[in-house]
Amino acid sequence: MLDINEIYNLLLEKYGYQGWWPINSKYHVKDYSFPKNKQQEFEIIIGSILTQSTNWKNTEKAIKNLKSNKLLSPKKINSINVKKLALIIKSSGYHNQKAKKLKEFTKFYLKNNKLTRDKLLGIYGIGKETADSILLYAYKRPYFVVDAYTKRIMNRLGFKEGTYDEFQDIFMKSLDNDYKLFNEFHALIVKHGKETCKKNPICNKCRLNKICEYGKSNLS
DNA sequence: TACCAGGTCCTCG
DNA sequence: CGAGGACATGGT
Repeated sequence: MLDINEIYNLLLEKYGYQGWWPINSKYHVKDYSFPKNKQQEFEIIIGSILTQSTNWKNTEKAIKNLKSNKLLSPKKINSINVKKLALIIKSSGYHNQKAKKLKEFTKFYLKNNKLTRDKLLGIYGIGKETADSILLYAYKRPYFVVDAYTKRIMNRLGFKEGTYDEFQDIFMKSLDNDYKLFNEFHALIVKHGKETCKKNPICNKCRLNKICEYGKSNLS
């Protein structure tokens, strides 16, 4: 049986601390105090929606564009025309849908102080991964985020469970209930998925290859 | 040129 | 339920 904590330790050794979530285009290594205010909290939430199935660079452009148009605030997004909003976030891809998602979230955000997971999941455009990203990175709540990289990496390691909930359970039952750990671990998984455990993985450079089902059979 | 990126919704069987 | 398609830009 693979040890989830060992996976974390190996990834941390290889890649170091990641400093998620990026705010103002900057990472904050080993500083888990973000967000420090409502403005940063809102930026993380908007980013978590805009980055759905989209690379961070494109998301970042959209966020910068929102800022330069002075629109990165709940009231502004709530009042702007959805088509204008779509043009401003165009770089993030799926911009028509995402504009609608931003407005739906914002409408909810303006009249709700407590954002529970169930309430988030009831909002158009927010599924499990986005809800957990918001809870973890904007609210420092220990919900483990499962994304496409997580599923791919776990599958290769030998965990064949398939659903979001099943993967999340594996992490949350194995790890200390610590938002800082969840924050760093998820960021490391993304890093690993991008750089090493890619669609065409580079197993001979992988820190996990000795404990990986796929890696062991894929080394020359 | 073709493929992919820190998903979610909708429809259909 | 679960699979399959729609949604879309920018980088390699």
